Amino acid sequence: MSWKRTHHCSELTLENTGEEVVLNGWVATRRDLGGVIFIDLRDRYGITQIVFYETDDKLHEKAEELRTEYVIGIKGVVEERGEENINPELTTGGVEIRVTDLEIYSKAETTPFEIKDGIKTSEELRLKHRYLDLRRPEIQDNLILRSDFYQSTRSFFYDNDFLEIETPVLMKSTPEGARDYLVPSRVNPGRFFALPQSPQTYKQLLMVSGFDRYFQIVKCFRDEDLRADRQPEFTQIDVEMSFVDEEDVMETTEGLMKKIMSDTVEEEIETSFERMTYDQAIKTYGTDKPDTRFGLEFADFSDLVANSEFKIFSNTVDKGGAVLGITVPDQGDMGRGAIDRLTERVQQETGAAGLIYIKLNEDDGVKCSVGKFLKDDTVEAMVERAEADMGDLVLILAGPSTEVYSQMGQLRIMMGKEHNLINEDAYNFLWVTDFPLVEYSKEDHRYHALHHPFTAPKPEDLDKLDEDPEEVRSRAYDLVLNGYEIGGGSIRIHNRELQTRMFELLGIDEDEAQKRFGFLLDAFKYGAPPHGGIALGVDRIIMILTGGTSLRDVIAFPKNQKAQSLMDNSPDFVDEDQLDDLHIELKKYAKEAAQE
RNA sequence: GGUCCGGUAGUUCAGCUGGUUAGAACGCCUGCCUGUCACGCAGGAGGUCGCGAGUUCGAAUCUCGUCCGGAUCGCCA
Repeated sequence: MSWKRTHHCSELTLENTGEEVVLNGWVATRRDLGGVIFIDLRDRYGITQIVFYETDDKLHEKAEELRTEYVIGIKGVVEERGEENINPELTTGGVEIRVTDLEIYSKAETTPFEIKDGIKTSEELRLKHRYLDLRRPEIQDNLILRSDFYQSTRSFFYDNDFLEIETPVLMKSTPEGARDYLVPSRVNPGRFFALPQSPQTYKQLLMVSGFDRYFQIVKCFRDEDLRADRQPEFTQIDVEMSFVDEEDVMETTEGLMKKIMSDTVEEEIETSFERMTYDQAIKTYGTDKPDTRFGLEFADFSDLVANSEFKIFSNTVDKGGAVLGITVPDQGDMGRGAIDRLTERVQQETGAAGLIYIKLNEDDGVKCSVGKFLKDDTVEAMVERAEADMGDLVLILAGPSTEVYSQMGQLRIMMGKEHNLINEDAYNFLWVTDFPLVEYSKEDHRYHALHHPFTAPKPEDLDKLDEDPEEVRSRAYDLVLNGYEIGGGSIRIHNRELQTRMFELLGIDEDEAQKRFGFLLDAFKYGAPPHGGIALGVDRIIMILTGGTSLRDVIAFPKNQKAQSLMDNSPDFVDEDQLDDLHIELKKYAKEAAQE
C-alpha cells in the first residue's frame, strides 16, 4: 500500500508552513551530511527537499538506505528554511519537509545513465531504456507541452464547429507516393491492408457525405528512410472543409496556430502570415520551405555575366543555367585558408562544382576571385545588385537551374548558422503557394503529382494541362515555420471528369484509376461539394516549439534510424504458425535471418 | 542502396608515430561529516578496448571484413 499524497513535488511553499503532508516520488539526489540527510524528491511536477535528522535515530537509519531513483512515500511537516538556506532555483525552495515517517515502495538499481537534464548519453542507450529517459524533466516537459497542444487543438476546432471523426487505420494500399506499411489479411488470403500515409481519401469522402468541417488528430505511416525530422509513424492534424477556397483554409489554420502558440508557449503571434509563391521561394531562397528568420536572399547575376569572358559564367547562362550570389555581412576579411575550407565543404555537402567570391574590405578594396576574367564594371554591377557594403563577402555559385538554386539554398543555411545570423527566438510562419501541379520524373518517364493526385489545378492554367503540364500551377499551399515544412494542403478536385483527366496526366489509365480510386470517383458521381483542407505535422511543430532539433525528443516511444524500437526490439521475427495463418512464406534470405 | 562520422569502465571521453600493470571526470560502493542543494573529505570496486581475421616478437593503436549507432544523399505524392 502506498500513502495517498496530499501534494505533489512543486506545490509546497511558505504558506504551507506547519502543515502535515504526504509526498510520493523518486529520489533525485541524496546529500548525506552525516547528522542530517537531504533528499531531493522528484515527480513530474518538480522537486521538493526533504530532510532526515540524526535525532530521529530509527528514521535516520532507514533513510541511510535511500539511493537514487528509489520510489518512496514520506509523511512530514512543512518547515520554513532559514534565510541563508533558501534555494531560489526551486519553486519549493523556501521550504523543506521534516520527515516523520518513511516508506520505501521500490528500490532501484543504478541506472545506465543519470536521470537529469543535459546528459550527453548516446541516443541508442536512451532509446533502449526509454522509460528512464522519459523520467528526465526536459523530456517530460516536451510531452507535457504536447498534451497542452492537443488540448488547444481540440478546443479550437470544437469552438469552430468542426467534427472530430476517426478514419480507418486499416485501409487500401495506394502505391502512389510513399511506400505503404502493409498488414496481411488472415481472412482474405493474399490480400493486404495498408496503414494510412494520410487519411486523404477518407476525409474527402466525409465531405461528400456532408460533414462540412472535419478534423482529426491522427497517426500516419510512411515506410521510407528516416531522418532527424522524419519518423515512420507520425501524427497529423488532419483538416478538411467544404464550400471553401484557399483563403478559408489558410485563415482557419492561422487561427489554430495562433491559439496553439498562445496556449503552449505563450507567444501572441500576428496573423495573417507572410506569403510567397513557390517560384519566388526557389528564386530567392533555393527551397520551397525557406527559413525567413535571416536574410541572405539570392542575387541573380546571370544577365550581368552572360557575355563575360569567364567561360564558366557565360556557358552556364548560355545553357539556361544561373549565376547566383549571396552577401554574407562582415565576412569580407575572410582569409584564404578559411575560404578554401569553405569551398571544399560546399563542394562536398552541396555538390557544387566550385565557389567564387567577391571580398570587400578596407585593405584590398573589392576583390573578386575570378576578377581577371571580369570587367571591373561587371564586378561593380554585381556588388551593387548583391547590395554588398564594405566589409561584406559575396559568395557565388554557377550551374544548371535544376541544381544551383538548391545548392545556393544549402550554402545560405550553412552561412546563416555559422555566422549566427538566425534569430533563434523568432517564429516565422510563411505560406508557400502556387506550387506546380506536376513534375516530370526522368526515372519513371511520367509526371508525378507534386502534392497528391487530388489537388486542383488553378482554373486559369487549365488550358495548359494537356500540352504544357509542368507550367500548370496548383491550388496547393504549404505552411512553413522556421525552415521546416509543418503543413500542406490544397483545394481538391471535386469533379469526376477533371479527376479522370488528372489521373490520365499521371499515367494512370481509366482501368487503373477505377481499380485504385474507383470508390472516390464513384462518390463524386453523387454530388460532391467543392472542398479543401490541410494536414499539419504535430511532431515537427512540437519539436520547434520545444526548441529541439530531433523528433525523437517529442515522441514518447520513437523509432531509431532503422525504424526499430530498441526498447522492445520491434520489429521482430514471428512464429512460423503466425505466418501460416497469414498465408505468408518468407523469401530465403529472410528465412535465414529469422533462423539466426 | 551510396557517402561520411563514431564504437575503450555504468556514462562521457583521453590514450592511436604499435611496446611495462589501458587513464581522467562523473556515476557506483565503504567510511567520516548537522545546513546541503553540482555537498565536502578519505578510500575502493569496476575493462571481451563492438566482433572476426590478418600483419607483427608484440595490436586499443596498422590492414581487411563484419556488426551496431548517428548524420546525410537517394527516397519521403
